[in-house]
Amino acid sequence: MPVTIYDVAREAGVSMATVSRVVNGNPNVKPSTRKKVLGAIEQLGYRPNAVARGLASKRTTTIGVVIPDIASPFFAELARGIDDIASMYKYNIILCDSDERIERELHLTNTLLEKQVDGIIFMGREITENHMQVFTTASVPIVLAGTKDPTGQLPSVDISHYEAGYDATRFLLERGHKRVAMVTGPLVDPLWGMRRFEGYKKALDEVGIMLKDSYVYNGDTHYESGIAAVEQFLSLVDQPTAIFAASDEMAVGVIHGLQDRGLRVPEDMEVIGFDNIRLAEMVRPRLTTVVQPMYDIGAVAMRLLTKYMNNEKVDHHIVLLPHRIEERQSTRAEVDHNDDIE
Amino acid sequence: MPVTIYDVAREAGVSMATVSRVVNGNPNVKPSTRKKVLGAIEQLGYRPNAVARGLASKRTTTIGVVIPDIASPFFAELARGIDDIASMYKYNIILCDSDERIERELHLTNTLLEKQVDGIIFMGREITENHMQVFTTASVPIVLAGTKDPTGQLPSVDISHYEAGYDATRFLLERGHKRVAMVTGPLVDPLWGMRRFEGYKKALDEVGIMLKDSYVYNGDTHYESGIAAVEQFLSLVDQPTAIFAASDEMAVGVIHGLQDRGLRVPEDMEVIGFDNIRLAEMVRPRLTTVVQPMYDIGAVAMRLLTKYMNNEKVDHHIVLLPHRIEERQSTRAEVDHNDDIE
DNA sequence: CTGAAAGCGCTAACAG
DNA sequence: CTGTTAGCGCTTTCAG
Repeated sequence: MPVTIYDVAREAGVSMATVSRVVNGNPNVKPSTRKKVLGAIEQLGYRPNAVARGLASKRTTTIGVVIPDIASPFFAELARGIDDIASMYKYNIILCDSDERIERELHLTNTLLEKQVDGIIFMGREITENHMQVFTTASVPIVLAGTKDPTGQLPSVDISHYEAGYDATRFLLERGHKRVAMVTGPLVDPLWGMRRFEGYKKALDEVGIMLKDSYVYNGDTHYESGIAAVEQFLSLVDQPTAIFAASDEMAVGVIHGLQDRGLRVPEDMEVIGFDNIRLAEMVRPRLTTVVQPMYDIGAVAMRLLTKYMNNEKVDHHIVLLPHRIEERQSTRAEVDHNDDIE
Repeated sequence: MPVTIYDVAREAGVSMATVSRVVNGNPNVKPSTRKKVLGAIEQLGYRPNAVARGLASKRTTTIGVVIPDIASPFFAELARGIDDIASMYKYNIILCDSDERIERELHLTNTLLEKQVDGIIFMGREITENHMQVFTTASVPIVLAGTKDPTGQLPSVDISHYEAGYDATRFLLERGHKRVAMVTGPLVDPLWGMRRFEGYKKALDEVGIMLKDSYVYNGDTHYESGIAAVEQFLSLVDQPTAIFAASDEMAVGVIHGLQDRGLRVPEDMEVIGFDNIRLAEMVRPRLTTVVQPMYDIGAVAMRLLTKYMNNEKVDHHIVLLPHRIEERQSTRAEVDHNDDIE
């Protein structure tokens, strides 16, 4: 039989209310009795029951996290950001893999709510009406991380996929390329797929280049897609001279696909990726890529959640973190056109 | 105010006990009243409070997982195995990053115990006396995954690091190499570091090759270590002709370090890694490596934990999963010496 | 500064 | 098949 607060009270010769006070660091306890209680706790090996506390206080100091796949480097890094900030604020995390299946996402969210989590961080590709419906029945705050809801009602932390897609394409265009191909993510995915692709189109459009369907390969974000994309691009008469892949894994697949066919990167083909997972530095040539602050997205989302949980005022419920391009060796060093003469 | 079981009871015109029964799928309820209750639940939008249930039933259907770093591909894969089996058995997971800091590991374990988890899966590099002490105060089962305690008392699921280290070295030796170097993990780590290294020594010893200190580089499991190791090995007069790295990341670092110096793999140097994380296939040449069944270690550990939680009989509390070598292109295809003539 | 007492929402005997 | 009745272990007024 585990020792309870009542046992400690008896041992220390005080009431359970007093024990509760010292356990919770309430200052209204005379030092001498505090010491007595602490002694009893130590002696009995008392360990507070957080479930009972949760029931009585209606706070569990636990938050729920719904994640597509913890084995994905991208999401794992996000999760790390969440966990670090959570532990800083003394929260624990219930982690649930959704496999990106909507009905599972909804089910998990409900389970989390049943477990009385104090808040939820939700990661997923797409936010549907069904999601909104479940989310609104929640009595605790929910923030989206690495995604955003179409209606803009929910708090969220993400980057601008559109801008990022635009910038990556623009980066290639500014190097003089006229034939820029793209390996997209699944287009059913509104942000990672569609928005990045729209950014690509915008950039092309802006310089008056017509979108060519054969320059677009619809990938699934994984390595093999990159290799497959190369197959398609190299079969064309007017092969592209630069490729923008919507994920680093695909970009590395592209590089290897190219190298397997005897082409050199960046000499024969320039390649830019997206995300900046660690893999980007573990390939030759090292990958130039759009840096997404994955860890920060998680960390900021968690921080935002704490604000909601503490009823603090928040200025912007939708936060877009900055992205940038990290130039490495899969693209050529740009010639500096603006040498000032000294 | 959230709706409680009591509200449902009133709405349905039954007692809360009956509501509890239908919620918990107890068969002893007349279909007609079950329907009534279900209707009330639906109408009121009732959502059972798992915390209250946990307090009353002394089971939380939640388990705790202590992990060194969820952003590590190796542990993330393990975590995935755990989560999949856990969700199959209707358990949720409280995930805690320990950063491999012992005092944090102990603290987290205690927190998990306070939260009344039904069991714990512990991942870490080393199990000390302090660990054992905390573990024994737990009234719920604890199983180790990807590690093993020195005394062999705790249930655990892992591979034989010694055998694996031996096999990898032997693999190289059998290809005729006399100068085989090793990039180890931290030797303070008894399993990943020391045991694999001991396997290496054993294999050398067996064929009468003297261990050379300069052929051993003490890495930290990460990519950069591999590159640094190459520096050391290539500075020697009698350079090694094959390298065994105790992690895939280091092995890929080795490959790139070699390539950066103009050497070819496997022509000039053969390389074998350890783990078989996805990266092993995303490098050129693809990495030959010791396959560790990461997902399975997690899955089996979780399965084992369910047995303990249900008081089922378990035959072996220490399970060693098989490892094997996956030959890819970082080692030469072996000549077949045993061609039978037909 | 400390104690008494009333729940938190649910499960689990125990009756009936 | 269904209702009654105790708690589960702790927090939280409210008195004193």
